[in-house]
Amino acid sequence: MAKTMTSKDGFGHGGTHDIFPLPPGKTLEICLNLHSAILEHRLAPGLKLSEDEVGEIYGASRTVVRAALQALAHSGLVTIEKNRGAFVARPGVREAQEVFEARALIEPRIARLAAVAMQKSDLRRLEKHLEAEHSAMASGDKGKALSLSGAFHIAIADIADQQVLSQMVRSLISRSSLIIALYWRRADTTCESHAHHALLKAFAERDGLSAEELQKSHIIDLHSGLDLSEKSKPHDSLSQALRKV
Amino acid sequence: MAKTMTSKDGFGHGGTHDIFPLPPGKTLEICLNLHSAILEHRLAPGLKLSEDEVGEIYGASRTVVRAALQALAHSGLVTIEKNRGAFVARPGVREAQEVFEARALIEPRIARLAAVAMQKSDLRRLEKHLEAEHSAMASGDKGKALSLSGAFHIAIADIADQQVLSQMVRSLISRSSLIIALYWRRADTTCESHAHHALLKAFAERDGLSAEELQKSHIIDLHSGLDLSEKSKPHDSLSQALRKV
DNA sequence: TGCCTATTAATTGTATACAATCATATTTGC
DNA sequence: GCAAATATGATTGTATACAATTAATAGGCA
Repeated sequence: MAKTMTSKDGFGHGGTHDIFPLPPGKTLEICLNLHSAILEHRLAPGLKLSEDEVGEIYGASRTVVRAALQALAHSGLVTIEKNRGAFVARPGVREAQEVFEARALIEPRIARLAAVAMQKSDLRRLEKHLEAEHSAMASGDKGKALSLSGAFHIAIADIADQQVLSQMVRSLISRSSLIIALYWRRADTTCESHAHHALLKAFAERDGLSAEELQKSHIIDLHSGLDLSEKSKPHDSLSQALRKV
Repeated sequence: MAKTMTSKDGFGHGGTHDIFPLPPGKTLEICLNLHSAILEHRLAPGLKLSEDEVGEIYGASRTVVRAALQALAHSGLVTIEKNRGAFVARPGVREAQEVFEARALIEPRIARLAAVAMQKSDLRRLEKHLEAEHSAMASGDKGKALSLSGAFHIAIADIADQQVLSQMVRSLISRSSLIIALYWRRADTTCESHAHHALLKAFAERDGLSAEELQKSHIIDLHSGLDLSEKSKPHDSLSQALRKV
């Protein structure tokens, strides 16, 4: 995987899975690993990410860890405070609202474009995504299910073949995964699957307008599923949560 | 300036001028300097940014230069190729179109929000921006004028007080400044001023819908002012263009 | 002469070492 | 006994040194 195509037309980010403007190999590995860990809620918001500690866990030097943390900071998943270090981002209620408003603005458009560009192989991929989502939820792994739910939205953005917007959506999804992990109040996450299924149907019929509308409703629904009043959340250990794969 | 408020609600980027999730002081300086240099077209797209060279110019170590270049890479202004180094980004025609489509999607919304949140002091600031634009164009400094024109759009985003969207707009403006510098075909840049003046009037009247519509037209107009067929552009020297202040 | 190969130079990737800053704990004065 | 000031420890910021990869040059062979 990870075909490091050097972008046929000047883009810095072309592939399917490179969330970051890829720094070299080992840095990217740490980035992706921390990325997953944060999105799957194995790393609690506000947790300190010591350079030495992370470096020791991955067997890497502080240099590369620093690069990874800075990249994550750019994606909004990590906050770096001068002379104090890096922490898992702890989005406030304001940021939460803004993120979902941005999603409500951007993603419907992307859904429409995706419906137009949709190929059979793309539909297959989306179906597989949904399956994975289901099985994750069936096995009770809520963090994984959440992460996969985000991956569904990202897959749509990739199909739309709009790399600039896609990049933005990626960042928004990452942040909103964190937000959902923090502020989600509903017990059922089944609505997700329903919405995604409806979306898939619209895609199969190449119905761009329906897809756009469905996506908008879906995101508004997600937004309304948040409880934006409290803030603090418990901490967690580090090396325990980061256990490789 | 540069009030390093540590974000009252978990944001990583709060202030008016911090384009980057600010790495420490000296890195930021290099970032901003290179940023300006690229936007004002003093550094040609495709130009190699050697770590040693840049470091020597700014009297900094490769470590901090690397951080700066990676930050710029994340903003889309610099491309980093593994084991080959960093180059000034050279956006292709495809990216150019996508960037302006994204702007046409996001900025009108922001204009509307800005119109609602607009204060007298904000209007003042926008007027000052316009003045600066005019004087720059009068003195024939096209690069500076272009940069200031972008700053106008960013100022609007700041007034709208939507930090997430604002961040996106910042990135888009940066990239589109680069794009305009590459693909602009019209001789006159006066239409910019006209559009900005009209926008200002709508803001003064708190007319959100007009502002939204004007902004949309403005961006579409800018897009139509691009010539998207050729690609290559001349190179430039380095230390000559980077001369501090 | 033209093309392929091997050596060399330069630049980036990575690790380590030192300096500066911040947090904590201890001590001293009231 | 409590508060303020100081000293100590840990962690980040920065610079430098070494290893690895790439690009270029020179040489040899058909």
